[in-house]
Amino acid sequence: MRAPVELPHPERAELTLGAVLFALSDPERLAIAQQLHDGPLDMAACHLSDPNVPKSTKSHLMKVLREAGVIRNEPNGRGRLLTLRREDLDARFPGLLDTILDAAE
Amino acid sequence: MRAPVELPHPERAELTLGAVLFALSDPERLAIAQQLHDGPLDMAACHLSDPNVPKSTKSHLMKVLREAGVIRNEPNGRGRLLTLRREDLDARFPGLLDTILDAAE
DNA sequence: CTGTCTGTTCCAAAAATCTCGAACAATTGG
DNA sequence: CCAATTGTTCGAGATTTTTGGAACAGACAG
Repeated sequence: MRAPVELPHPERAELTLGAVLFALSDPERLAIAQQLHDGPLDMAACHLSDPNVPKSTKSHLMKVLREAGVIRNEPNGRGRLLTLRREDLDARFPGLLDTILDAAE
Repeated sequence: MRAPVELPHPERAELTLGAVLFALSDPERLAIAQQLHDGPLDMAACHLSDPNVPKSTKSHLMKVLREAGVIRNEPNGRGRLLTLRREDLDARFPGLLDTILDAAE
């Protein structure tokens, strides 16, 4: 009973600015958010700058983003589908996501 | 030769998004930025949520903001004048500061 | 010059975060 | 059912960040 298929996600109202800023303050995590900007992605298709970081590390990066409410991480076949929580973020912190992603180019 | 009057500040071109987001991801530091939004403030006039944190801790919070390029910290009489680096931040990361401060209300 | 006030630096301890191997769970294919 | 694939969780060690006391330095008043 260790790897639940459904992972916990904070609700829109629970999102905090601090957690979002912290999650995106890491270059690797910011790059993940950038990749998801164009649409959902399978985790396997979401690449890190360093291709040989262990999967446990990659999973942890996703966990920080998920717990901050930046991304949604849902089961998808034998893998996982990652989605940017654009609508929730826009509703809670208007313009923030776009501004950050723009600043990151 | 321990407490130089002039502290080092990163130049505009050296500002990084990650450092700025990290600096502002802390509630206490974000609150400091908010106070400076209305104009420069003497350090003594810049209050923390907890009024009895040691001055060394307060100084460290300022250091993180200064090294990220969020604030300028200049000698002013026997104290220090804190200024939000609004123009530099706007030039480097258009809209970012306003969006974050708005999101923080 | 002396004492006071303000705030930085140094240092070490505490706390949080990151990293990654190993074990585990769920899905899919044969 | 069995094996391969994908990705999460756990645990321990490494690294970073935070915290606060003590020492220090500049500015100012008397």
